[in-house]
Amino acid sequence: MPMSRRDHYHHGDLYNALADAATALASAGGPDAIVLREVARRVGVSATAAYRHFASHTDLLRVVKERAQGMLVDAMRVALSSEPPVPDPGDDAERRLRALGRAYVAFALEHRGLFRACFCDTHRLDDDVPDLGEFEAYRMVAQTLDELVVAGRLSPQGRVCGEVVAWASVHGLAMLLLDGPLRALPDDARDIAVERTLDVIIAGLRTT
Amino acid sequence: MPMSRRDHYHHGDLYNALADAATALASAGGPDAIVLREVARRVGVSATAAYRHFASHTDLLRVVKERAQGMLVDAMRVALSSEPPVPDPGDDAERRLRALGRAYVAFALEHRGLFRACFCDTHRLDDDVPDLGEFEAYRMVAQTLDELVVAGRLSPQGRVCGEVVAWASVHGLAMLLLDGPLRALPDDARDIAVERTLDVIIAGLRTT
DNA sequence: TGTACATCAGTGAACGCGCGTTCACTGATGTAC
DNA sequence: TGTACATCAGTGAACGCGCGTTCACTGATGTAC
Repeated sequence: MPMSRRDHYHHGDLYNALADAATALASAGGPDAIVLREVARRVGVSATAAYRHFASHTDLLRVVKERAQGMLVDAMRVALSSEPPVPDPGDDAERRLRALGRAYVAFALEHRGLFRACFCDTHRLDDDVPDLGEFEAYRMVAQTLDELVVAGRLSPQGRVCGEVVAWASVHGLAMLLLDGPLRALPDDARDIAVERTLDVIIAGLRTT
Repeated sequence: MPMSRRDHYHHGDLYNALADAATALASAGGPDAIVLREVARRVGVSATAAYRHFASHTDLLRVVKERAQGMLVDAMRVALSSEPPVPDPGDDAERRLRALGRAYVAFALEHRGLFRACFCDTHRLDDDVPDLGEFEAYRMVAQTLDELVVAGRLSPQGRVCGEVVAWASVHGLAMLLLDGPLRALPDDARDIAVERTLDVIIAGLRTT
């Protein structure tokens, strides 16, 4: 239903209304579905109004990307605490590493558009060097690996590049399942592939 | 230089000329850079002429995708035979598995646009279910894993989903390095990450 | 060997499309006195 | 408390852009007789 004129003149929180609408579009159709004019249309505002709050289309995209990354991290956090902890610190760290990996792939499959948005290209200027520290997902994995070392489950040399290896595995799995050649894999095979990947990574890190 | 009219009337091999130009565009700018009108322009032919040889833009894209996949496979094949074989069959299978993984990531980094084209979306019709058998890269990995089993390096249960796990790892690594958050990783750290990934995967498959 | 003619591979103009962005503007809001 | 006025947050028309695709066409080619 169209809003009355009164309702959207001095909207109050147009910034968030636009960001929400853009996020909804991305959720449904991926980052390419974020069309500035359509976002404005959905909020019931002229396209021009968006320029009061976002410098450009790319700027809006960046905001959605950050939100999407936040949601991925939230999903991972929830996964961490949705299973009961295990007494042994080593077992628990391992349990959490697996939970993180599972949550990552699950998020990708359940929120395809948002997952793609997490990794969409927003660096129009090449000075936009990614800061890994801002990738909270990365930090969560790193921390869990550190705990595995502390618990004696992982040797310091086994720890080397652990974040990258672990991340790459689940990320690749997600990509192949999402859009790639594995997209037709039946659900059960998919689950097996995820568990198997986690098994292999953990065992591999431990024995090298 | 513009061709004379004579040269391109009844061109002779316009199909391949267009496919070549489209591949060049993809090579430089990824699959999104394949613009039908630009392809025709480059060949010196009207845009309409392309419709004699390709049903649509998507059709052209599909052809480029297949070519790109072929080039990836070629690069992997070259990698297989560019190192001397090792006497022990187990050692040799392992050596080849590593060569495949390295070549995969190297191709992604050296031919960014073509690598992206390998995985671009061409299934306008949803009946386009990917046939893994057609992914020659997948078959090559599968075969090498089989040889590891034959050589006694890998137990049958360790073999389960091996292709998927191995593929996902190098694919994810390639994606993260290419466009993703690891794109700023220095060259040497990159090489270490690749070797470490291969180490972990092989050790992990072997011990599970 | 010459010729009539079907077929084939091109042409160029035009279509509709929807985008991101800019412009000059106007009506609402908040603040200083 | 009332009022003048600067500022702020919107509007709507317009711009240029380049795309994929369709249309009716024409000139070159090859073939049957």
